[in-house]
Amino acid sequence: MSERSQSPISDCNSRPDDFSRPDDFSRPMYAQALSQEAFGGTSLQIPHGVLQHHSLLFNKTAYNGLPPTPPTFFQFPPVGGDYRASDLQAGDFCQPKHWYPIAAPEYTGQVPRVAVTTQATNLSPPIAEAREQIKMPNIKLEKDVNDEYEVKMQQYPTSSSAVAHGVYYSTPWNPSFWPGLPHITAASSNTQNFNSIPSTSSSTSPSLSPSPPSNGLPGIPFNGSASQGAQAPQAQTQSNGSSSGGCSDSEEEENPSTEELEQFAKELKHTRITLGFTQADVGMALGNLYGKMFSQTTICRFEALQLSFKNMCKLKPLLRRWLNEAESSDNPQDMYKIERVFVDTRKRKRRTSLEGSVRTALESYFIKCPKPNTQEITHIADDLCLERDVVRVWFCNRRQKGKRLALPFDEECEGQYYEQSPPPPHMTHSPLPGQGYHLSSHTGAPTFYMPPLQRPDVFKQALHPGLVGHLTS
DNA sequence: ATGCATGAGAT
DNA sequence: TCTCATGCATA
Repeated sequence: MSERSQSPISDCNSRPDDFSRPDDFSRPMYAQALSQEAFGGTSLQIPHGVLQHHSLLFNKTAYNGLPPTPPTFFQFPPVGGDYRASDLQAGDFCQPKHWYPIAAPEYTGQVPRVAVTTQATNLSPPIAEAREQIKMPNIKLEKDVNDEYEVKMQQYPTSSSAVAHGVYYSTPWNPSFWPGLPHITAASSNTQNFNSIPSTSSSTSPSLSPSPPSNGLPGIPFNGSASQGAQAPQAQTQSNGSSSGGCSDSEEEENPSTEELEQFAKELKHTRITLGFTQADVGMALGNLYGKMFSQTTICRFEALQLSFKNMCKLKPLLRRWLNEAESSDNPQDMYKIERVFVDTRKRKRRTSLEGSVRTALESYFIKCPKPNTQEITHIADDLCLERDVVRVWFCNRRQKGKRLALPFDEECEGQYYEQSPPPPHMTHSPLPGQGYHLSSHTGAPTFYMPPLQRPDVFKQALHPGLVGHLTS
């Protein structure tokens, strides 16, 4: 909201939305950190070993459990601080790091933001075979042949070159697969973004063709902007339950429990692996089957329960359908007969690689203030010699990550979680509570949702790699 | 598997 | 300007 003041120092500590703010910890510390030379003008070595993992941020007890932090803890050396001195990127950090939308000299010859999803590599056996048969196109990226941020690719001979804002369905939909599909009836509930999938269409209906835009899926945006914003509004919820074609029902509930999600995620992963599909395959299959493709990242996160509960609920029906299909189909690889080539010509900023000590520094700032305002961000950016936007994005992602990992199932509880929920006993030593999914079976305390991921194996994956050993050893 | 980035929609 | 869903790029 706009409750933030503009004071770079006091503000942060008084913001009600500072979900991770430990009342008795961050305020003084942050104020201190901020007040001292505006984010540090004195020397200090970021105590790598001292900083606990950021996951601790969501653990109030952990906060309190932090040893009295030296006043200089969050200060950063103006020059020569260890993280800079030892950082090869140090110089880089202190230089303006702008990115150039179009063929900027600095980027000439560098990897353009071109996403050609062909899955040509990393193909699982069955898919690989299938693709073998359909002849993969030769796709060339700009970076291979040009210095410009342009994309040149050889399309399928048959392609209609339906490029809609980055999305390109290279081949016509192969309807042969549909007959085998269970009825995609009333899309399961939570397919908010897919409610337009002709739930009533028969599986053989041409309209089902998930082929490119304007092909029977009016509501499905084919523009590659994967951003959900472009997708159909969340007007789903209409049909739930039973409808998910061929699937069992309870699983398609509008609001599957965390247990169900977890179970499903496991099932998905297991089956996927058993059938020899990669996460990327699944993501692509969804596109082929239902008109909305997902990346390996998303599938991965789904399996790892690293998406928001809401998002999990949204994706589950689709994945359920894929799963059912993959399991029942005689030729599951048919699902991959369609190649979707995604070409995004938008320019993407070169990914910043923050050096470890810088991340540590950011973490420390985050502990103090998860939501720095503009001025604070500027201070931090200046202090760390980072672009403001990099810092801003980092905080955005950090908060998002925090929610992913610690938040309960939905927004209703986040405030409670961050600001009021006392951590359960076990949290005092467990930085991350996993994805924070609500486990109906033991949600005695509505303000804190311990995920069903307390098992070491699952729990570990939610932890920062560097902490796993520490916590499990 | 995950860090950084994008963009739509909300605030 | 934030949140959220999502994905490219990379470790």
